[in-house]
Amino acid sequence: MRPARPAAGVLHDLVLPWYAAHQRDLPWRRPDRSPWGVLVSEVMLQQTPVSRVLPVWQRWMSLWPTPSALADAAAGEAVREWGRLGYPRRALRLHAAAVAVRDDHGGVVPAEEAVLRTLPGVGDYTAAAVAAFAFGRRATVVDTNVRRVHARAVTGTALPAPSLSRAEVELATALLPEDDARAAVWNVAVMELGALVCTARAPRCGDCPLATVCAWRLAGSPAHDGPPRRGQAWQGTDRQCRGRMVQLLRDSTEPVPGDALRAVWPEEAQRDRCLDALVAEGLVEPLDGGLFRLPGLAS
DNA sequence: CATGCGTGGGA
DNA sequence: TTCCCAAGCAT
Repeated sequence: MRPARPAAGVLHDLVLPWYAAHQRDLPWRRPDRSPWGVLVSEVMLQQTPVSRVLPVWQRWMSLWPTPSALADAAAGEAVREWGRLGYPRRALRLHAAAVAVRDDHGGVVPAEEAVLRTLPGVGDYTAAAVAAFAFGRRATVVDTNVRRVHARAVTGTALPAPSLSRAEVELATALLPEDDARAAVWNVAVMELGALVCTARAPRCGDCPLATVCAWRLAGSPAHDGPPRRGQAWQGTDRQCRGRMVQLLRDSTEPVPGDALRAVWPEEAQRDRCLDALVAEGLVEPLDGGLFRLPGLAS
């Protein structure tokens, strides 16, 4: 027979003290950080590890301490300063979000989840995270870490399903403490537990505050039974081709001739398709004379 | 709802 | 070395 699910109060009493003792000192968690800093960190952290975000976030905060500061810069500067974080369209959307905050919200990052959700690059997760972490709101924050902790500790499975289900959101909402401030800490605490202890590959159950109540452990830590997770292909993909082109533009202070841009990829049809797509998405700007550059940069 | 979208470090 | 994957979003 399956072990009972641990009650919410039990989880709170175990996880909150653990977080108080083990939380990382991250700059976007410090008292002096702004809602803008939190928003920037959340977008940078989408699919990107903390260690790589840290230096870029610091640089962005010094260059553009407010949404209006970024909005007044060229979009291409945002892409350039994004460096090698990956998925550079996030930089473009963050710039667009800054413009929206400046033009539609008086330069102030909105606190309402529904309003945050209207900003480019801000989805359900990021809107909830900013509302909770920057403004102390009681929001249901469900990221991959939270999903994994809930899957193991509460549901008793090794890993969550590939896509977020309605049931998972309802579970996360049910586990949220009633009190606003406590709820905000709970959200970040569960994420931190997933990031540091309840990790995807080799969970450190020996260090886990939930080890004694974890449904997955009590069931004998059964292996993942669903379909094997498909890794993303890389060699020969459009993503690899696009990555090379954007890198070339990022590393050049001058506009780049189309011939030089096309030289980064041998296959003609794919190379042209990728360049066209980059231009269509606004990540690359075509100039007269067959030159290209990052969008909006003075040259 | 499944896919495409970058990158680099650790197991 | 190869594989996996890290605080998702938009279409």
